[in-house]
Amino acid sequence: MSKFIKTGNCFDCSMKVDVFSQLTHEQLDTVNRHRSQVVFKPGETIFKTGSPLTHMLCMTDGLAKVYLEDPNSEKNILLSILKPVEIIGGPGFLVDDRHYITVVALGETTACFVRVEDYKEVIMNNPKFSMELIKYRNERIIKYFDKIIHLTHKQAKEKVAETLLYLSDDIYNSNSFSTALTRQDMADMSALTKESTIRALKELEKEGLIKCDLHHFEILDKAKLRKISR
Amino acid sequence: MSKFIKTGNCFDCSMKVDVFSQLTHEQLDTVNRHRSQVVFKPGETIFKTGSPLTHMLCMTDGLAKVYLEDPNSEKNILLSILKPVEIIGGPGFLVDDRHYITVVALGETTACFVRVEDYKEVIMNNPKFSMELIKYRNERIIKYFDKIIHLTHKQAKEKVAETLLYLSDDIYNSNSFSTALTRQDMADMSALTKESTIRALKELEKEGLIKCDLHHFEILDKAKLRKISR
DNA sequence: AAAAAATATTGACACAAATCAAAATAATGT
DNA sequence: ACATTATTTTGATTTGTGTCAATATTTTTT
Repeated sequence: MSKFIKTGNCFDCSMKVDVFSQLTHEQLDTVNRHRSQVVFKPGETIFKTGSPLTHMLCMTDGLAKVYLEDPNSEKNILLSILKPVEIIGGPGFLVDDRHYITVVALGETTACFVRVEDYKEVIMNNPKFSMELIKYRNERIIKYFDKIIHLTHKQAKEKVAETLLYLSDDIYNSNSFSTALTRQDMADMSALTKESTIRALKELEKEGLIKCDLHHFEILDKAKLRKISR
Repeated sequence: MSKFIKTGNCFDCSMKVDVFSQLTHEQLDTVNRHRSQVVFKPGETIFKTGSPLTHMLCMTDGLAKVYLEDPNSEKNILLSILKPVEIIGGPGFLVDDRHYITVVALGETTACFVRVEDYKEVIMNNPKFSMELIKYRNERIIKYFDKIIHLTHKQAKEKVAETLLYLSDDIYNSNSFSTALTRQDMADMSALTKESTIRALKELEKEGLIKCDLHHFEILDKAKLRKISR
């Protein structure tokens, strides 16, 4: 019987990620063959930009921050938050087998590592899986396009509004959420300084669109917030 | 015998794009089955954001501009220049079959359209092709990452330097090149206004790193230019 | 519980780039 | 060749955001 059934929480057929629904039991076995599960503490680095990409990762619990590192400055961009169940490999896969993102655990985070070779083997043997992977990749690209537009042509308040909507809609799925993200993290998500981020938050609060303290956020008028972020 | 051999310039095995080197003659026939070749005049729109994605495109001659359109403002981003031989589908493929980019011919541009269904058929039947596609997609993502970093955290002169290097290294393959791109185009590539772009160009010229008139550019000190763009 | 370190907040200021407006130049059409 | 239109360039001004510095608050450590 498949290992995945025993553990139940890694690369099994119930994953929300459509990608894996295409796999046969044998193929799941392949993927799970050299699998290792690791628990990361908050703040620990899971992947580091530049390091060799030997494994794909499948997050099963917790949250993780995905950073884009600028090698020539300290200004990083927080590209996205990963939540279970999500696979991360990064674009270095099949290119030069290096990481182009830095992934850091936000809370306590559990993840499984799958060998790149095993991953490749499945791609070679399952065209539907490849198809899903291409789809998955394309969905990401669409989000990056969105990100490029927002980060370049919007101003502070709009960018912070966008960040709040992302957290509310995509990550915490609630208009009221607590987060371990710092102000600096939120600044890195909006490509702003922490000072500008704080000022934008205050403005939004003054206008009655949100309510927030250090780690708790509440979106009071999502329609207006959406209009601002556009 | 394969149609592609007769025409010789579309989806044949000699394409620089590694992707197609994986195809058998039969598969090339599949791709070429309903192929149509079109010549676009300068300024004509090849793909428009939002329109249905029914065909993949393979550029065989000319140059084309790829825009990211912001639906809520007139500020577009010129994401990249396409040159032969390059396939474009866009990230809507396998997602919602809509275009997420607008492609406009820069000079007279020749391109072949291939039906999405035929493209899919080949993916399903040729895992090596899928693999190359994923690789190709990942290479793009890496470039987008680079773009995000540059457009968000660099200042005008650095961004314009980056744009010049892109044109010199990736598009015209020469330190001295003529281009049909306008100042507004170059501004859209750097996420700046045309005025700021012009001022940055003047600065670079005054510093002796480049020489330029309306449509001709000459890079005099590429090392320094690279240092500025970082 | 107190001390130390990290993070958040506020204010004053500087500066890069956008905006606006006007003039110069180039491209296009008749 | 001329008129018209579009594009480029320059200058003056405004504005948003970064920077810097000081203070307040929270979190961590001992």
